[in-house]
Amino acid sequence: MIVATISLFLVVDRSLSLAMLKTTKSPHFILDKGKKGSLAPLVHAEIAPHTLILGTQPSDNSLKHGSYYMTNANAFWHIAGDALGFRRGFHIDNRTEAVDFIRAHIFHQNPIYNYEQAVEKLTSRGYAVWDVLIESERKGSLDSDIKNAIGNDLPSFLAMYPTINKICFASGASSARFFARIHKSYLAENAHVFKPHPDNPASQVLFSHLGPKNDTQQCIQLCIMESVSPAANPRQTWTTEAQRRKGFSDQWTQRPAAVYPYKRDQWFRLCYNREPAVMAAPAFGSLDSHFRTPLSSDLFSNEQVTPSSSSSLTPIPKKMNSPLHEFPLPSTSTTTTKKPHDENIFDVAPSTPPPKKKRIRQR
DNA sequence: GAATCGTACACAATGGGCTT
DNA sequence: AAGCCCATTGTGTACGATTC
Repeated sequence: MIVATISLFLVVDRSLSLAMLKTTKSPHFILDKGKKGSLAPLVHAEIAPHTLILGTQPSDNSLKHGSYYMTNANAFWHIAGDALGFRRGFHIDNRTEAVDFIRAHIFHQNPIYNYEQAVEKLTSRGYAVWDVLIESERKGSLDSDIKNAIGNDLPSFLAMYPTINKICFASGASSARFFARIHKSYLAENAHVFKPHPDNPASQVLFSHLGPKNDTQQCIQLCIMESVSPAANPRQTWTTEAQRRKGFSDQWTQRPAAVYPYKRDQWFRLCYNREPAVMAAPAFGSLDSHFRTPLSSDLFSNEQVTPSSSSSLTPIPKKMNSPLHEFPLPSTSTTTTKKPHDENIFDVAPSTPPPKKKRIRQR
């Protein structure tokens, strides 16, 4: 069955219509013996993709609805909408709006897109969507519960679309590790074709063995993204108390980031950086609502932050508006002002390394 | 014996349902 | 309204199994 599916995919050429490519169920959707499948890739019929966004494998919610990233609290379509100028208008379980912790930060009120419109918009801007795995045995939706994983034929996909110059792993290091493990020999044979993104420390660690033969060679950049999963909560977004318990004492303990703006910032910088709406968006850190703990002095400010974007922005509650302020860097740092979406000043190591825990294993 | 790989488990933050 | 509990999933660490 797997061989048959891969063969079927290999004969697909670029004339394949979007309607066919966005078909909700691949032949692997329904599998027996507890196996779970995957969805067909999303690629525009006429627009050559420049970026491939790779998840690990669709969650149970996504498989159930035959659509990518369908969990309501998953940030993928909200971030895509903020970057490309639309609002996610499709949800599951009778929900009609985005969950609270995302809704407060969404940029665009209109237009509201259904799933098909969102796919059309995303792929027409040159973004392709697929997963690393075509099949696995998985209890629930946890990547860590995946067993007997079988990979999609990504080498053939990349050969079919040579315009792809960037791969973004949407599920964090999890999907990237599956990619590295499953395609280990392929990556070894084509090490000079790929390189870690220069502004992506996680990728530089995992893919340190990859790189071009010389400076002029064009490579496919590999980016390990902040996972769009609602369960992924980077340390920078933990509560101040939780961070201090772990031994951190840097700027993130003083002003923990709100989850959605923090993730969106990285996606804007690494994945959607060439989009006009992204370049016009207020930089991360410029709005007090980007942080979990507002400065008390900011709560009473009447000054407004006026984004330069002409798009219809979601009004921010008065309480959350604040003047542009300098990010509170640690006292040992030199004074730095964040420029919109340039270098990542947020990847700062904790001034006090967290103590190594010695855990007693319980079986 | 050392290195690598695979697996198991604890922990993290948040939404949402249910109960009080 | 507040509190409790469960489900959601990625990450880090420990440890056994396998390979070199």
